[in-house]
Amino acid sequence: MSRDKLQKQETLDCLLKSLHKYGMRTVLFQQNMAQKMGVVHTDLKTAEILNETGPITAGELSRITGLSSGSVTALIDRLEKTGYVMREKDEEDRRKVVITPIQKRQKQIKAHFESLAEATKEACLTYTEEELVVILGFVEKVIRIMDHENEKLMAEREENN
Amino acid sequence: MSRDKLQKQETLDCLLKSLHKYGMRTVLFQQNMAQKMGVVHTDLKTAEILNETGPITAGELSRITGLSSGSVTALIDRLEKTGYVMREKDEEDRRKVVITPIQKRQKQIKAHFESLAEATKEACLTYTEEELVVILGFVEKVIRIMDHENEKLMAEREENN
DNA sequence: ATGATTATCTTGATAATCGAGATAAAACCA
DNA sequence: TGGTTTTATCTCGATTATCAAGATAATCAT
Repeated sequence: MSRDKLQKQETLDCLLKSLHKYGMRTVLFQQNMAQKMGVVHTDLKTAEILNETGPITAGELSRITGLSSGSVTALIDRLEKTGYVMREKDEEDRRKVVITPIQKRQKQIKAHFESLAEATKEACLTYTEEELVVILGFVEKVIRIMDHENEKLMAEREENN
Repeated sequence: MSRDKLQKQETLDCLLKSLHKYGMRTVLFQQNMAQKMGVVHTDLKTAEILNETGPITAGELSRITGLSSGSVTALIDRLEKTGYVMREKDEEDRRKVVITPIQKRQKQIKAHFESLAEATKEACLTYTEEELVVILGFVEKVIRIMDHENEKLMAEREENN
């Protein structure tokens, strides 16, 4: 391999390791944040999912979180009691229960992430717009990869049932 | 604000949102992976922590994971029984218990992340070395930010005890 | 030395999760 | 249409991760 290629290879290895480290910190952060908010890890995770997906059914939530249907029922009970979500019967298919996130609470959650967001924004200021575009493109790429990997894992899980 | 600045601002907002989305997927991935490996979320998280820190005491583990000392005892019991770690008395301070990860198991864990690592590596090939360096620098920067935020959250937690 | 502190473990209680069965709505189909 | 099957959620009893408080044992400080 040429010297340049070797160099690139090394950068790449380093990047993979760093992404892994970043992932671990993200998991810890989420755990810490849930604790600070006085909810279980699962509940914050669910609120975050709903924040991105918008209203979804209990079944979809079960698939995404990997929880049993019984656990999802309990989970929704908790979130409903604490005002994070609303249960609604799906008018199209009345077996289904649609879980709708409640805006007010979503904003409260977002507020908890403000410090992290600010610090990150601050760090971005040192970059040129071109660099930011490269970084953004990369993040979007790894998001798609993650989606694919998660999809695979969810499918595997369903096979074993 | 100038037109260029506006553009940059927009990219930045987009990046922040994407990072948040990436974070959620990371949490889900870790959860899915733990399930696939047949361990609880906490156990995989702990193994990952140990993989990065190397041997640490039960107390440090308690601080990092946010678990009570009792839970950490149970956690280590589980990990020891399944061969992920070893308990050793610290020779310097014999109250302490040092938790040492077991290499063989760590490799098995790493193997589970192989698919993700490969896909990510693949995605990186489209970038020049210069771009990779920029991305790597960014990831390292957000790692430091995460460390700082986590440190803050852990400190807060300790105050309330 | 002795009292205070620190690190981990033990124990009983709580609550999140599971798994299997119940219920009810929708889809299928003869 | 009526009856069977499938699907979506819920219920309930059992399991287990977690907590909180107290026990134990080693270290530190005076």
